[in-house]
Amino acid sequence: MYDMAPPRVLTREQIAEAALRLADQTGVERLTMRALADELGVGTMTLYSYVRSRDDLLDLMVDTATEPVAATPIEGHWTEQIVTLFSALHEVLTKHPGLVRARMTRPFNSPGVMRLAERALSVLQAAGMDRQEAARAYRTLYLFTLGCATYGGHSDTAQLRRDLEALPSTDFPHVAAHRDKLIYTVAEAAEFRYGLRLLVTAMSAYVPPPTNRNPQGGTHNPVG
Amino acid sequence: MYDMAPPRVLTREQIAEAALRLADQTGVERLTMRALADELGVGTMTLYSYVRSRDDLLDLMVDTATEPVAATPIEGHWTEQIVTLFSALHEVLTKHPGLVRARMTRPFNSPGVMRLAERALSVLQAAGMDRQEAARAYRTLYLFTLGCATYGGHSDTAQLRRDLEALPSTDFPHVAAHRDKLIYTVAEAAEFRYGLRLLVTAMSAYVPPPTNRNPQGGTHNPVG
DNA sequence: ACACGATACCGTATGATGTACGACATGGCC
DNA sequence: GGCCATGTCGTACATCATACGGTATCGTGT
Repeated sequence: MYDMAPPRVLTREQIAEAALRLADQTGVERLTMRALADELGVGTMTLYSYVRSRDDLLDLMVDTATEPVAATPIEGHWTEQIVTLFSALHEVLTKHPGLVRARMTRPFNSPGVMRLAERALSVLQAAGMDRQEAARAYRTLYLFTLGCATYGGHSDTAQLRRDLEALPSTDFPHVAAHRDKLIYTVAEAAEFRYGLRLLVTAMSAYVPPPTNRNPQGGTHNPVG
Repeated sequence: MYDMAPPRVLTREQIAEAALRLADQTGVERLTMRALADELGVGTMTLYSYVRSRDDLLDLMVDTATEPVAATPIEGHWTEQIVTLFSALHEVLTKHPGLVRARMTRPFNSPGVMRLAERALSVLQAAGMDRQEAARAYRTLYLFTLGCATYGGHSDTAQLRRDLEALPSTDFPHVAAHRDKLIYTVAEAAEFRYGLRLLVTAMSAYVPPPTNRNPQGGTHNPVG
């Protein structure tokens, strides 16, 4: 058996980190295989021994970025646990603005997200939901989180403002009156949490004891 | 003044319709300027007398697709009106699967969406919300709708199923148990409505008469 | 009737991209 | 020392959006 060869000069982790850094700095649209290879000091085609394709690279980036979500500690009432979990996902996704957009072509099955699903489903069932309800609730929370992370921030606030100001106030009186509040900026995370709390509040109606309250870690059981 | 010229052989409307048709048939990734021009029987560059760029074409497609939303009739309790409005948006967006994804790079300021914003804000304020609350509620509903439309359906259900089945049941017992329910297929619209109703139900707590109910057109006032 | 010139159409060219192909280098094993 | 699997990467190619400039068309002014 002749199975040894020259040592690998990179790791997938290094590639993922460099790709995330580059994407954050210059935008995902500027993240080309050539640019990334240059950044790493290797030839373009070398990257293809680590990732199958550019899509695979984006997968790897999502995996790396969402990985810390799985480690988020949760405690308190189940509603609080849910808010904490999805806030962690939201935070991680908004930290790399272009990533969600670039990757949205495919469903998100990254390990980090799957771990999140596992924990969220566990919490929801422990809170008293049956399978059908828990799955539906999870998907709703998940889609809301992705929607906020994807569309919540405006890449070009000035452009949005110009667009809104261009609308005739006579035809759009309410939009004109709300203009400033429709431009979502620093309040992004706060507004996300507002919606999240609305959802879990409404979902509380689906669990057996409608006004149940025990103020510390009542219903959580670990995953295993 | 010599300002006449050969008649235009196309209209923006024809281009938008052909582009939507092509995108629906072959996927947005196959919607190239060449392919669209061939479909319309003109040279590639001719398209550039009607649209500034490919991005502009996508804008035009979104505008065309979302235009009918503005005409959706709404009636009944304000919660019903809100559900109807955003369901119309959701329906129109999911009718052209790849479009939302392709266009999500920029914020959605299409006329149809702005008309929707106008009507939704009107309904929310008429229901008793103040400006701050109405704007926040609108944005939440809007982001939820976009999230569902963007990520709700899975382009490749078989692939998702394979991914889910590949997960070790020991590490992901809840995901494994919920597997079928996590694959969102025909129930997409129903699940969206479930989330929408959760949101408006929870929002009801923010309007003055908490259990107000008048069963026909109580609080809606027209836009103008 | 006829020339003018503004405008629409489109053939061609350019530069960027992802990636296939195959040459070359490396280093452990016979 | 020769062998060959493996990792690296220069080059080449197909495909894309789109800039440029030539050509065709037609209402207008004479």
